[in-house]
Amino acid sequence: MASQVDDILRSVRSSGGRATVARRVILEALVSAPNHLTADELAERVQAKAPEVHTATVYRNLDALKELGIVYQVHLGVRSSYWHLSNDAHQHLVCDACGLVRHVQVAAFDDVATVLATGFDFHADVRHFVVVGRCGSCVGHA
Amino acid sequence: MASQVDDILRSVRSSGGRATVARRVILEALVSAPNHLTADELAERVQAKAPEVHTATVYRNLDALKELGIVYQVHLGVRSSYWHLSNDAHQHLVCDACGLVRHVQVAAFDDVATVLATGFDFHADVRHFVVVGRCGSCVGHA
DNA sequence: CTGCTTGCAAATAGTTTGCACGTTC
DNA sequence: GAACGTGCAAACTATTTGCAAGCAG
Repeated sequence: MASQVDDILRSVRSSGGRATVARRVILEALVSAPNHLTADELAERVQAKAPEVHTATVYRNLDALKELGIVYQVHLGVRSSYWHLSNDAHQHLVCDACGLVRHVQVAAFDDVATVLATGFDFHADVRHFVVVGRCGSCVGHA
Repeated sequence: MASQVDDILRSVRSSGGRATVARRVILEALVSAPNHLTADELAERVQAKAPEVHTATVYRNLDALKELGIVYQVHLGVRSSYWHLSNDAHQHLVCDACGLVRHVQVAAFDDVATVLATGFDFHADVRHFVVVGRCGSCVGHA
């Protein structure tokens, strides 16, 4: 897993970035982390190893690594939400690039809900489906 | 649509709530709103009609109306996110009640992605699928 | 009159930014 | 020695909370 960090640092360098100490510590924490963590949790782990690394640096690094496609960000959405009246159920397509939110009704989501209920004992709220991706006009760009 | 507001106020009252001026204005703004808006946007619309209604009141009302099942909240998640290395793709089941996040691999999501791509020209990022609902142990409770 | 509601101000959480200095290539 | 990255502190955004006063039922 040290080599995994090295591999990543190599590709960071090859795209014009620097292999700094802070970045290495952050990557090490990331590679040895459980399957997911928040930026704050990551900062905590980083600071256990290298107290001088500031939380802002963690955020900046996550952002840079995201640009390079090395990490990805899952929005769990504790904050900033949309509100609807309860009488119309639909799904939301959110464009990652332009922020456009589109409402759709797709039957395939019901299949997913069924699979999750029977196979995983998880009872999805169909009204809350949010799908992140790229809309047609943004799919080309970075 | 005035009657829709009255209907809602009636059901608020029948569950021990009061039909206040602020609440009526908020509901009117909500009923005549476009398909979705943020709490802030709603507060703006409310304050255009009744400037003395405070933003905190809008938040408190949305929360109360959510408890009653009159409105629902879609987390679009601009803030508070989880970070992963890019090399494992999976979906996230988030329990609305206990906050538990579970990782799964469900083929049915690929079907959804295909439908969205062909039918809606929307290119979903399969790694970012987040499904909100109730896990098995929370599905009974309010 | 009882207690749900409100307005206000202040607190919070998570994240971002400006700036000057330090490091890496 | 340029460009990139960092530490620090301060700003920001969306939201929540404590409290005293205000209305609804």
